[in-house]
Amino acid sequence: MAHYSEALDGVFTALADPTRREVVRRLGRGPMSVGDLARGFPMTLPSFMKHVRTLEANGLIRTAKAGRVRTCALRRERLALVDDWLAEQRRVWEARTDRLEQFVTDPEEQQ
Amino acid sequence: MAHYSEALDGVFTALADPTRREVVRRLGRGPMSVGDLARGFPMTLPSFMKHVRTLEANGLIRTAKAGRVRTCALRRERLALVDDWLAEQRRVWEARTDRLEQFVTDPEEQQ
DNA sequence: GCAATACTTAGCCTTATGGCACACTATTCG
DNA sequence: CGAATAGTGTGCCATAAGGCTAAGTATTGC
Repeated sequence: MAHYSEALDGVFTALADPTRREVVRRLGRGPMSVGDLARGFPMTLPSFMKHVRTLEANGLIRTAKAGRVRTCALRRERLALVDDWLAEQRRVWEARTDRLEQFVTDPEEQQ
Repeated sequence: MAHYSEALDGVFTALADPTRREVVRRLGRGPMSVGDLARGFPMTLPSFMKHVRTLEANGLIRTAKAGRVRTCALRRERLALVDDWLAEQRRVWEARTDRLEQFVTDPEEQQ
């Protein structure tokens, strides 16, 4: 378990949901209120808010309330964790002592 | 929901678990049998196999059985989906008509 | 061919996830 | 101040996730 990371768990979990990925996408264009963000998603506001909270809990966005409006903004630096993990992954497979890859998956086995 | 993608759902879900991320890491060094892979993880084989199946179902690895041994190999091209998503994300936020970001999260609001 | 090896299958359990309705609070607008 | 707006909080529900044990199957080594 040398490479365990709760942060990575959280980020990947947050991005595993299509609603949350779309929220991240929209916030890429700039901050937005919860209400505006929720527009277009086929779910109730309380349900939508759970996604917002999940994103916030996992550090992908930050939110702040001004008056009765809560505004959300993307935390781009958090997405870098994913980049970093991918980079390390590449490092691993580039480092391999190229044991020739004679492994094949032929259709011999389907179950 | 213009950007919905089941494939992306699957890949992120698969990577959200530390056991599965570690499996991907190990397979980065080359193919390995289920038994060898399982070594070192604090769980029973049936539980471990669920992770293997999840990774396979989501396209991150392919497996094939020869005799009584099932060998797993990484499908690197599948990880590219994550790269692509990140790239698109960057595209989005670079395209924004830089509405000045006067938004701040001050500690004014903590629930 | 019998035992050991390497999974597999099945069923069970607990917790987490994602959605809902309904009721409530806090702001802002007229 | 009273109504409309923008969230919030609570509780409920169904399904999925991740783990276990126990028992079964298929190969391989002696």
